[in-house]
Amino acid sequence: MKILFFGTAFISKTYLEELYKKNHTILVVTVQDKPALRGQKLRSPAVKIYSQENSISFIQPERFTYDIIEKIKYFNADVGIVVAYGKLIPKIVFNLPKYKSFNIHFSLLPKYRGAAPVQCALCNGESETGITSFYIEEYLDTGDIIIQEKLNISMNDNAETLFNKLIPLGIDVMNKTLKLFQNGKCAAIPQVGKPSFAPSFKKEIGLINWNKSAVDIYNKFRGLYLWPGIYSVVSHGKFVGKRIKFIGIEVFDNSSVSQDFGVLYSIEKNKGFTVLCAVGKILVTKIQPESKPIMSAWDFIQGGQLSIGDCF
RNA sequence: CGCGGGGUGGAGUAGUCCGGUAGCUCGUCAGGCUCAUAACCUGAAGGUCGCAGGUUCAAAUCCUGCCCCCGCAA
Repeated sequence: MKILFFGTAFISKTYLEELYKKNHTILVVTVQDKPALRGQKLRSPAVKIYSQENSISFIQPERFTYDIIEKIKYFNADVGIVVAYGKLIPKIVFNLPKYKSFNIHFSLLPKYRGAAPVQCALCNGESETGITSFYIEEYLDTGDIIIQEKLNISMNDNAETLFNKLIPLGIDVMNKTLKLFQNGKCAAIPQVGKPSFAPSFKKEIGLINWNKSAVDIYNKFRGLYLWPGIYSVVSHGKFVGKRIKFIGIEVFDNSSVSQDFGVLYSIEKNKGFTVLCAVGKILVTKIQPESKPIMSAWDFIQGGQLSIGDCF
């Protein structure tokens, strides 16, 4: 088939790879290079890099101008596929392909519409999520559902492991959806139920609120595992004013209630340290102090920068 | 040339301002104690203080250049 592929993020690359290997004819649409990292160097979307490496034609429109639309028309696609494109696509564009366009979304729509469905599902402690393929509509993630498949979330899943489970499921759903189009019978049903939203977030979302339960904090940790991670700032103690990222944490106790949340409660030999939450305690096993590389919490404790009674 | 922090035995840190024996908490190894131990006691090994110059009687420390790591901001 001739496929118009919209994608940007690292995840999109896997999907593009799948389509490329299945010998579809592809025109990739991705976003422009952005300045990033220290030194303001331009960074290309992963999808663009893959396209270049495999000589797949691609365009990086800033906006869908007349010229761009003509170019897409000329490609004469059968269907459009959107995976983590990162921008809303104008109606005139997503309706260009013969069979219109569909999106692979990483949640059980209408739950978690938006940019960060996997992260939000984890942060909220959901026990299941899934993949939905649906027709692109004018508004964000509102279109009629083509295929929806469920997946259980385990307490040990974090954003990374859950993505690793969802990505292949999503590829499966994409292939099934394509097959429906190829067979010419693609029924879709409207979304039912109360929608919820998963907006993209800023780095500050990672600031830990200790006035929560250990389980809530652990869920946040799981959800923000890949980006931006969770952190806290030392408010009392030798390391005062410095930021610490928490790279590895566990629920240490989920029942005790405390008013002194945020206080470093105990040091667990060879493991790390525990911090009081409003309900329960978390065990911190791996951290990254400001200006320092990632290290085990126990190693850092040896340096004497943190001790019992310090608070965040 | 966006702002800032940092490189000290295997790990984490102190010391740097104000040059003068490289300290601390662990780990490792040996011995001891113990029914036993990741606990405790005793002892030991292990460092070109990121690299290269410079100043000095003397540099981890002061000056110059370079390499590498990281946080923030985008």
